[in-house]
Amino acid sequence: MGRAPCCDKATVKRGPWSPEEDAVLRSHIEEYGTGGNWITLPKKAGLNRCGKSCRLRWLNYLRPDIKHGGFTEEEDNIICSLYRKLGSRWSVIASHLRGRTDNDVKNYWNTKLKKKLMTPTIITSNIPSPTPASLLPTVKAEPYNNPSDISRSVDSIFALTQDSHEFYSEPSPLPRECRAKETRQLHRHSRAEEVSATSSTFTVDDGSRNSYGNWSASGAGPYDLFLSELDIEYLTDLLGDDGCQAEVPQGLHRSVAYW
DNA sequence: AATCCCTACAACCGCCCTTAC
DNA sequence: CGTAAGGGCGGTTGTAGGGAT
Repeated sequence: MGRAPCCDKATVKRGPWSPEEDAVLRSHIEEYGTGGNWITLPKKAGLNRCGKSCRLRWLNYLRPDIKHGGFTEEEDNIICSLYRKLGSRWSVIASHLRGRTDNDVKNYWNTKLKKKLMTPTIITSNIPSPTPASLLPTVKAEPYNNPSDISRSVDSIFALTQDSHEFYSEPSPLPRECRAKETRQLHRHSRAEEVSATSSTFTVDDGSRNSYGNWSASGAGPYDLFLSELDIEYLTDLLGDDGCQAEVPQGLHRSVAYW
């Protein structure tokens, strides 16, 4: 047995809301509140609308504290960051943005951000570091010896980003400390597949417990690495919040390390 | 000027979760 | 404890408006 519909779809009005309907709904809620029951609200307010439609109209459009359009770069970054961690949990993402609704964030993602981030970009310069150089861990570099090592190293980066996609597709229920451990284990796994490319990697050494290989650039010239911005974001997130940038070691044109 | 195409976003649909009884 | 109803949410659709042809 299916559930009873919340309203009679044949008789209630559907489609775009008129300014008059908006005014009726707004004034009713401002005067009486929602009454804790959206299903009965339209009848009380004198609207020939489904209760769910009223709820959506109020929450996504009529609420006084709503912002529409004009997403800032900071908001873009927050959305991207949370999407990587949480996936399409728009209501949670929207809760981190003052005045934004889940519908707004979802629409913005689907129409603009997704396309923007999926557009491949050519990386020809160092990735900006959010961490001051003085706070970066020590980086020791090992020059690569064989050009073929580069492609293998690049492959390993793609493998890493691929892993991280899967890793974040299911948000971890564990607290952050435990997730960091999970991440390290995942990275260690990926690192094992990268062993054959050791000569094209360098070591990131934070002076205590952690050492990681990463990728490097060609000694013969800049190596244009095709990655979407999203992949870079994933990689950054996978390897840690304190993304740090290594100095370009001798014999290497560019190298970036994250921890 | 007319038509087509694309983009943005409002609104709906349907499912799942929560809660009251 | 089971069931029904309401709320919440993500996915999808419809459509208006603007730009391109």
